[in-house]
Amino acid sequence: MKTSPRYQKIYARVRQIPEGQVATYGQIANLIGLPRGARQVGYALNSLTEGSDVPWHRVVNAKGEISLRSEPGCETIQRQLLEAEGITFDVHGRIDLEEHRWHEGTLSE
DNA sequence: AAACTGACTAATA
DNA sequence: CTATTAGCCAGTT
Repeated sequence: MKTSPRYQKIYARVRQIPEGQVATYGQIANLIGLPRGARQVGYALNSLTEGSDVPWHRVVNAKGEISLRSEPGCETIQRQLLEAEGITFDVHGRIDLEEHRWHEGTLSE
């Protein structure tokens, strides 16, 4: 499967997300140079495979909710993974973006 | 090549 | 809060 440069850029950003933090599609898109390409971020993640080094479970939508694939149950898996990393959900099943929102300048670079 | 679809976001009403 | 519109890129038909 040929991965386009933009996809690689998306994967690179998502890989940089540390544990206990999450990023939104729009945020990732903005960082890589696609201010309105949030869709492409989700599409890129959808194209991912189990062997990828990309923590796609740390990427959520603008509401802090989990976006799922075409398959049921993925939401549960993703939520459990996030909880295991220290992410907390509210009664609506949403993440506290104010608490867990990733600041791209918190790591190297 | 054209049209359609898809893990989305933001603005407006 | 919901509904609608427009924008983005890549892959499939």
